[in-house]
Amino acid sequence: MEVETEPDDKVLRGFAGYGLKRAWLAVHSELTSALERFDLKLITYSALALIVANPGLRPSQLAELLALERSNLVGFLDQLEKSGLIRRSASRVDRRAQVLTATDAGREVCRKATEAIAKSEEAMLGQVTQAERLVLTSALRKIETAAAR
Amino acid sequence: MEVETEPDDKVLRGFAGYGLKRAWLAVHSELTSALERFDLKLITYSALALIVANPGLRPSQLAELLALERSNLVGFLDQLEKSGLIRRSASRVDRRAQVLTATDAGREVCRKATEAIAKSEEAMLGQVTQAERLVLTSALRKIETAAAR
DNA sequence: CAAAAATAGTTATGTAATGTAATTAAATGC
DNA sequence: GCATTTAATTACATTACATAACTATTTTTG
Repeated sequence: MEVETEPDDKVLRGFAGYGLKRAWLAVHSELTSALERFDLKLITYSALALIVANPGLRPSQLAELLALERSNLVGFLDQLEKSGLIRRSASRVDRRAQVLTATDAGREVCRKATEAIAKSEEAMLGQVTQAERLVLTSALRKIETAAAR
Repeated sequence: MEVETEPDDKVLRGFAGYGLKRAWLAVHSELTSALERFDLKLITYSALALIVANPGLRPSQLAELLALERSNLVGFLDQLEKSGLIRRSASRVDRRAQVLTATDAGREVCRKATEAIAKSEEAMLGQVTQAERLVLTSALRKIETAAAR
């Protein structure tokens, strides 16, 4: 028993999870490259974008939005703060809490990085029609909801 | 400046990559649970399924199919072999190469695990119509191809 | 055909994302 | 007031994944 015909992964292609993983892996790698020149990772970009869009956000809210543990967020906020893109200040209504705001530099970097991401996405979605994109987005959302049950 | 209205991730939802990551994370967690009772991880299940479907596969071919480095495959094959689900034998046409085959137990576990996965997938895709699933699959494929360029 | 290059499997090592548990300080709920 | 909860943090473990290097072969090529 040796190599027969060309081996293939047809058996797995029937599963949405398999296609999902492979697509995500490729997209992750592509977007990571796109963000390299801004010294951002996908996760730090996401955090920055949410802080820019929601000024005054608290770390726990951000963790909730990004579906990650608060403890994992700490390091990423450290990076963004060290880079001068965001500020952590003390909340005046809850002395346990912090308040996150983007700096001018942060907003500027966010704008440019968003542009770069949009460009990359356009390249990756080039063969996907507008109608298909809508189906894709809504299907992903449904799957996320159902899987998280 | 404090918490205004409800914070949201609308700015990121516009990106396919964001939805992709969130869906994949949720699906990964769900499928991992589904495979727990078989003592399989997603990656070892995938490898097993491909070996069952392609008897005589070589590790390098498997790595190629699964889009992972050969070096990373070694440990996973160790696990499958130690569990008695696959066998590594010497190739008779290339003394550097190995030949992978599933054992009877391996095929049986694969069958049951595939059933479990299919059930989980059905639950996660419940709200997604058949037509939408086709669009989803083909869109993911296109994205994967374009992103990997 | 002999030397050089490529390939198969492996080992070692590093990085990054993610999860869990425990800590400290402050707020909230009987 | 005291027990519980919450916010941010630290420390630690796990896992996926990449890279480089090594040994044994096979293939190429000059």
